[in-house]
Amino acid sequence: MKKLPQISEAELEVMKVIWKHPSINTNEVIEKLAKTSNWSPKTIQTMLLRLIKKGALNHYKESRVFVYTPNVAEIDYVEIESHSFLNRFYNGTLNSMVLNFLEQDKLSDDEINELYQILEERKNRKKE
Amino acid sequence: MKKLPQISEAELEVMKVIWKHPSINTNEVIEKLAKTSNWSPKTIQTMLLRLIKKGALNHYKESRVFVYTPNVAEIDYVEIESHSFLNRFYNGTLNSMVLNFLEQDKLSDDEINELYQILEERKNRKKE
DNA sequence: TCCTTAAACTTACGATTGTAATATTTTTAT
DNA sequence: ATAAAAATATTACAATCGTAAGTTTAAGGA
Repeated sequence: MKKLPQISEAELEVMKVIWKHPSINTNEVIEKLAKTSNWSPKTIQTMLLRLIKKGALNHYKESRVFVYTPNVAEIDYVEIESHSFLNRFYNGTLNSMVLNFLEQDKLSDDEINELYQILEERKNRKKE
Repeated sequence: MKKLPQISEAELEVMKVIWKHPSINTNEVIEKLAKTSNWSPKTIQTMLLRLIKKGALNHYKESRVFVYTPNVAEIDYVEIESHSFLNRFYNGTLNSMVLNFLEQDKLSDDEINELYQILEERKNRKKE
C-alpha cells in the first residue's frame, strides 16, 4: 500500500476543495475556501505550498497561474485515516464502532432502519 | 456537552492505560507502556505531566508516588473523537461510513453477516 | 518600454508534539 | 545523620501547524 503524506487538519480542508475540483487554480481555491473559512489568502497559499512539498499535490503553470491536482487519491486517504481511526478507538473494526454506537444509543431508529436496509440489499445482491 | 482537553496521539496511549487501570501510579504506567512502546520513562513522565496540565488527569500522592486517575471519561472522549472523525470524512454520519466501506468492499462476508445480525437483534429488542 | 499589479517565493513566530536529559527533592538504607 | 536511590520538577530542542506578512518576480497595460 502506498505511503501517504501526513496531511494536517487545515491542509485537509484545502485538499478537499482540490479533490472536488481537480485542476483548480490558486485563486479559485482561495475563493472556494473563503466561503467555508475565514483564512487569509496568504494562509491558503502557505498550505498549498506545504501540500506540494509533502507530495500531496501536483502543480503546473497554466499561462500565469498555478493549477493544482491531487497527487493522493481521496479514496486512499480516507481509507488510511479510517483504519487508523478504527485502530485507535475500536480495535480496528467497523463492527465494533457500530456496536458501540448502538449501545450508546447514538443512532436514531431511522438510522438503524436505514442501515438494516442497506445491509439487506447488500446481502441479496451478493446472493445472485 | 463538556469541553474536553486536546489529547495528542502519544498522550492518548498514556490515557488508555489509565482508563484501563484507574488509580495507577507512575511506575506502573511506565511498566505497562514498556510492553507496547519503546518510550523512555522520561518521555512517559513528560506526557503524564502534560495530561495533568491539560486537565485530562487527576493525580495525588500516595505515600511516596503519584497516582493518576482520569479526569475525562473514555466514553466521552471516544464519542467526541468519533463525531469529529465522521464529520471530517463521512458527512457526519456513521451510515455514510458503513455504506462507503460496503461500496469499497472493505468488509468481509462474515463481517457483513455479523453486522446484519447485530441490527436484527437490535430491531427485535426495540419492538418489545 | 516602463510601471503597476497580481502572483509566487521567502520569512516569521508562537503553540503543540515527540522525545527526552538534567537537576532537585524526597525517601530509604546504612 | 548521611549517602544512595528513587521520584519529581525543570529545561531542551527540532518538527509540524496555524496563521500570516513582507519581498521578489513576472505579466499586462499605458
